[in-house]
Amino acid sequence: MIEHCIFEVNQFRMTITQLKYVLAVAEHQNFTKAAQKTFVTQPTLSMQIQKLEEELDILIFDRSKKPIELTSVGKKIVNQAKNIVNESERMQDVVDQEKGFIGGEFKLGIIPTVMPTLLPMFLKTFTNRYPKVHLKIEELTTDEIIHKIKDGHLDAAIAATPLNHEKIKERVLYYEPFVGYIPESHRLHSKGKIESSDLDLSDILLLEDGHCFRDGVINLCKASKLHTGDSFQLESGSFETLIKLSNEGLGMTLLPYLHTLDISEVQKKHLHYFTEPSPAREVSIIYNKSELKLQIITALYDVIAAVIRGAIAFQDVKIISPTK
Amino acid sequence: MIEHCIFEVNQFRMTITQLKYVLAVAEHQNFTKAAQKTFVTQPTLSMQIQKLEEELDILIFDRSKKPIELTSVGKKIVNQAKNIVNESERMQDVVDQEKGFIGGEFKLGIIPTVMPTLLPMFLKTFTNRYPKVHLKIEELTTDEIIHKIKDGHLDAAIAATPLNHEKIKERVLYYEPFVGYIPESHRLHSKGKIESSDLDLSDILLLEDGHCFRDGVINLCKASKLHTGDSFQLESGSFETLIKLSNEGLGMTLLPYLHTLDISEVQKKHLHYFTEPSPAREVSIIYNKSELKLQIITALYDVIAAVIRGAIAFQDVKIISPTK
DNA sequence: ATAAACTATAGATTATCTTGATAGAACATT
DNA sequence: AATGTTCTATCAAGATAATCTATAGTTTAT
Repeated sequence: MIEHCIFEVNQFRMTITQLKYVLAVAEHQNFTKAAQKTFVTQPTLSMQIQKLEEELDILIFDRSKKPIELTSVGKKIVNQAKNIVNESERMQDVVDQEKGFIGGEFKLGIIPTVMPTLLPMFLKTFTNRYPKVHLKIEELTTDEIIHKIKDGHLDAAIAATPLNHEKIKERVLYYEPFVGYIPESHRLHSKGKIESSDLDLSDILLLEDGHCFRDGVINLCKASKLHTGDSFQLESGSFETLIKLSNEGLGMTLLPYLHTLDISEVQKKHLHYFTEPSPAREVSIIYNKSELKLQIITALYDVIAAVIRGAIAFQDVKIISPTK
Repeated sequence: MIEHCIFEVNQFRMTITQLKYVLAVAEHQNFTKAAQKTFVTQPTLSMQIQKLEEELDILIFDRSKKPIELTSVGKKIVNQAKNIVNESERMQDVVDQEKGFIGGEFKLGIIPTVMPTLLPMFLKTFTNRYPKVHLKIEELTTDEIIHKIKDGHLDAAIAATPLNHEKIKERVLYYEPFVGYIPESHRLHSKGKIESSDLDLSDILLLEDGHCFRDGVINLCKASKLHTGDSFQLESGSFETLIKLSNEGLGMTLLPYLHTLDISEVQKKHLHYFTEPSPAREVSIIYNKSELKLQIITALYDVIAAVIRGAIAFQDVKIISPTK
């Protein structure tokens, strides 16, 4: 008997799993690596992605290119897939929120100039109060943080703001004033409080390139006076080193306020605060606008804001942009 | 050998299908009916929904209530499920848009006072230009339309606006003036153009309750003078009947402009336009803010706006609200 | 008390996903 | 041009999961 079947009905239906596979391949531009990351074998990815492509009747990947590339439709598919996967991840949030449950894995990025001072201040309190949250903390530069927040590899981060990034939300934690560290040999040594117009980039020791605190200092100097060329004398990766270099008479340096709480009594004598409004950096918790795991973000915000309230009590500050 | 397994890994993963099942049951408050609508058996729904509830570790439905009810978490789950399902439906849109393909099933609602005049004006043009769109047109009241657009049973609708509904977007198609139909026996018969202040609800024949055109007329009269009580003389479901009743000397009536193009030459002699700015209703294509199938909505808008441009050429109108 | 309406459960069946093995294509190196 | 390397596609078998039919168990209505 001959079977008549004019329109074959699409029996398959796109699944969230397929979309996750697509995102993994799109990210790694490589089926094999994506397979490892998603804990399945490469044939699984090949077949499921082919199935999805067949269902939508388009090609998502251009496999002729090496490494593999997204087709133009593919890019839009990936965007939409991100939306769907994001919304589906948020289902757990909805349930957690209703249960009052705050827990699960949470990936937090912190910039290097904040990490060593801020982390010890809130970590213990936070893990005590929210023992079910499994924090994974990573020290990252602002650029790395922005990328990782955008593609979901970080749930949130602590960085200097404003960043003016469309896809990223910012919630200000505190304003951290800049403090001058001026050795005895320096021209400003005898001055009490300093002003930004006193600064000259040519005798300020800076962090290495890549630190946004460095950019902040440069912006501060540029805003007040023309700097004398781009040839900085000495740069280092840590404030400890900067202080030592400074003590050697190689120039003054600027420290973020919280860092000044950690230095020795002898060194504290070299600190010179700015006249108000003191230049300061704005430090915020930032996260993807999709607001995944917002409960944990809010919990972090609350804990950090509380510990900071006791540590920083400056009245009037002038925010310095952290970007180049 | 004893196997140690402290944390059992969630092997199941929420699927879009499960979410669709949840939405169906939430809508029908009944597993059996929802099963029919989703073309599966009732045990399938029972099991899949149980599986999802187990995965999320909550109850979505309170099965002790008859008919079945959503739990408080359930309501939020349903909201989020709608987001996810909506986003997933839009994947096809993304592909269609890229292909330049305009087609598929499209459910359009039209209010009764627009349907008979507007539909013939654009339907042929539209189906010729977009033969792959399978239009399913339904005549519905404004209230029905609003509900069905909200829960996705309509892709778009044509209705009198503004509706001021948060979840509904409006794109104005045209402004349709009100036209007086005044029989010889009526006090305004000898007047040429009429004004809204001439109107008195007590001698105007109205459509039955439920038509927004009726509400528009009432608003128009209320705006200009106190009406003489709520006891309307005669009401009917169609303009044809109103015209006949009017000819019998039972009062004047108001017609939407497009309707006046269809009546006989004899009857046209009884038409009295308003002095400008003529009262008018705003007619729009309205759709869910999620903007599913936006290509087809835009196609409809373009076709209708084009045919209307040749039919209505009033300069100055005053929009009358279509709601009570 | 009994029927009607509805959901849950069980076992069988079917459909789908995943895997390991391997073939085949593209590229780089010699 | 031959060879090795790297990567994706294909295949068939096996593992999972979804769905179905039949039926049991509830609750509600009469």
